[in-house]
Amino acid sequence: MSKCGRKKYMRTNVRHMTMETVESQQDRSVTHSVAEHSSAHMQTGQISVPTLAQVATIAETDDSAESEVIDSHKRREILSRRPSYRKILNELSSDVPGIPKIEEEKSEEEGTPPNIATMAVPTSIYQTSTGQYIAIAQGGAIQISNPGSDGVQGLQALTMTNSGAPPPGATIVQYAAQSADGTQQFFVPGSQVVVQAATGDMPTYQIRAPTTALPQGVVMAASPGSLHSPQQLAEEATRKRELRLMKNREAAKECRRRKKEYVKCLESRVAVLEVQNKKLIEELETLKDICSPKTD
DNA sequence: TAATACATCCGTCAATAGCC
DNA sequence: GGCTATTGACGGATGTATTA
Repeated sequence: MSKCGRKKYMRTNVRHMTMETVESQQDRSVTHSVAEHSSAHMQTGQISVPTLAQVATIAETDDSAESEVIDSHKRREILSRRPSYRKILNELSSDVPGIPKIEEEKSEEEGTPPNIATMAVPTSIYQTSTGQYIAIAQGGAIQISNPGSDGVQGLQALTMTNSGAPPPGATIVQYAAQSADGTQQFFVPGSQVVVQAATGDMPTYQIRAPTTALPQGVVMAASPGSLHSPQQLAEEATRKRELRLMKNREAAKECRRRKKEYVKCLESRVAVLEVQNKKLIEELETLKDICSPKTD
């Protein structure tokens, strides 16, 4: 059995005990309850946060208590959805100063997708089969970003050259790649289709007319309104799906980032409240000592 | 040292919230 | 009501720690 296959087998068996599931349980029951708990008990200064082990115990207890035949719908009813982390955190921050708010719109460091956050109003964003993003702004400006790089470092501006003898109806675009021989060509006959050509180490992209035969693994974009044939409709559906997946991929990343931030804020809040609680207890003890009648 | 257990990240799907 | 954003759930991939 291969390593991968073995892991697959194990995953299915230990699924409910992994950290991710604990995290999920924490999302649904504990983290949620911490949020409610902290806001409900903040006035008293008492707060308790279950450990991960406790969370796992809670999850196990719940599983054993409930019948195994609980279907997903019923579970979803029980685990009703709560507002977004942003909303919860902002509500918390409005109650207590010192808790940072999650920004509605991310500044330069966070955008969706991150590497093309600073580009000038792209009309279309595509992702190639290698994961790179290609954005076509109004006017035909093209920008490419590599998913692995941070911020805008992966952003590479293209410059129109119109040099040589381009194919009929096409404009050759070039951009200066990192390596000396990394020049890539882009054919832009109206920004209809972006094609990643089959290559070796260095990927190439083409933007072709929608009627051009496309190689495999192409993320294509056809202008809406000009779709008639079933093939074009299928291609449009594929394109929409790719776009939806890309957006959801970025949304999931952003959601996880917010979730981490949310949990961090709750943890820091717990720490602050614990210190406050300790101080209050000490103060109470001091007052007791002062006020208690002395016995000689 | 291989096998196993655990932790973490990621992509995707689906349900739901919320806006227009 | 339709559309988009958000997020829980699931499973795969991979890295690290532990154990026999």
